[in-house]
Amino acid sequence: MTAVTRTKWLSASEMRAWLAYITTSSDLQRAIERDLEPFGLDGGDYQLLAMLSDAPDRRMKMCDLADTLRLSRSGLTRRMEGVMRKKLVERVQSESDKRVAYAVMTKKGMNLLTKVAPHHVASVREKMIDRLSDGEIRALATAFEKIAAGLNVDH
Amino acid sequence: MTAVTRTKWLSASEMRAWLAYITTSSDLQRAIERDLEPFGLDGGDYQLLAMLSDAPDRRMKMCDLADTLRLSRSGLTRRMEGVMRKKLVERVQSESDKRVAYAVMTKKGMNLLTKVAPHHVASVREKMIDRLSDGEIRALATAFEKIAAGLNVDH
DNA sequence: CAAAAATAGTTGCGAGCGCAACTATTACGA
DNA sequence: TCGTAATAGTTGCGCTCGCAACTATTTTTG
Repeated sequence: MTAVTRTKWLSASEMRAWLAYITTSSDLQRAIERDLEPFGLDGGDYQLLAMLSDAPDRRMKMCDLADTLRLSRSGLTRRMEGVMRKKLVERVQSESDKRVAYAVMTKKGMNLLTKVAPHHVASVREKMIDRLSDGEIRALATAFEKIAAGLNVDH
Repeated sequence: MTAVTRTKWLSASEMRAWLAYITTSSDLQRAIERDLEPFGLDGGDYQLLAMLSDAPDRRMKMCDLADTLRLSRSGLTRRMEGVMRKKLVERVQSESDKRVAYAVMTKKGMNLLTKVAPHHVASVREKMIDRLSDGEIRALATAFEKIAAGLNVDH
């Protein structure tokens, strides 16, 4: 962005896309999170469990987990309190580097995720994916990949 | 969603779209809000001012404002405290219906929005719009309009 | 190798927001 | 018309989360 910003307003088409995106994305997120509530999980818990389930040995360094979840270190500490209280995840101190701790998904956590995931996928389909054409899905993927590339979320 | 959910997983293409969307949208929102901070506004303040600036007489009933901003009543009450402290918005009691209060943008609020809006638009362009082709922008608009139609955000 | 810097994680604090409960006012139904 | 229901808004409370400050460990560097 230049020092003196020469304003180039959004065209009608651009405005339509921006407004549709900005208003709908928050509604969509709420709707999908609401479908998780019956299982005693919120969106943050689910994301955490999903990340761990994909990781080798179902464990991740707190540090890396915070980055992928877009949480601050302290934010992850607090969220871990919640899932640990529910016995879905354990905290394990590293032997090699005594600074680091691992978040490790428990059997109970894995069982819960296995139970919830199909409902979550169904929810994502119902609210979003199944409403879009193949072309729209491809366009969405490339569009957000381009946007992500431009954001260079540091490191 | 049926009672017994028959899981139909996401295809590779669908998963790509979903992941790109879900990870990027949160980064995008943060990036755009960060560009507002130098002006002493956060995303919520900007949205509030933008809605008021579009309304007749730059005023809206608290109630309607809360709905369009996707805030609870109490959430709006608290957010109003902030923008009122900054003298950007005033709270005006209605004469005809003594239950309702209007949020009215002040001259100062209007001046600030006029100053900030070009930077915000530039930010939205830089982070999102200008990175997309015309086709992608059209696809995004129709895609999110379809999604919104399926969410029927009650009221 | 000692001192400085980087890294991992936790804690205190404050901001934002939703829910439930409450007050005040208006609309409605018998 | 009176009583009930609906509507508008605020307040108390709790949750999530980021920032700044802090501790505890490496890692780097002169």
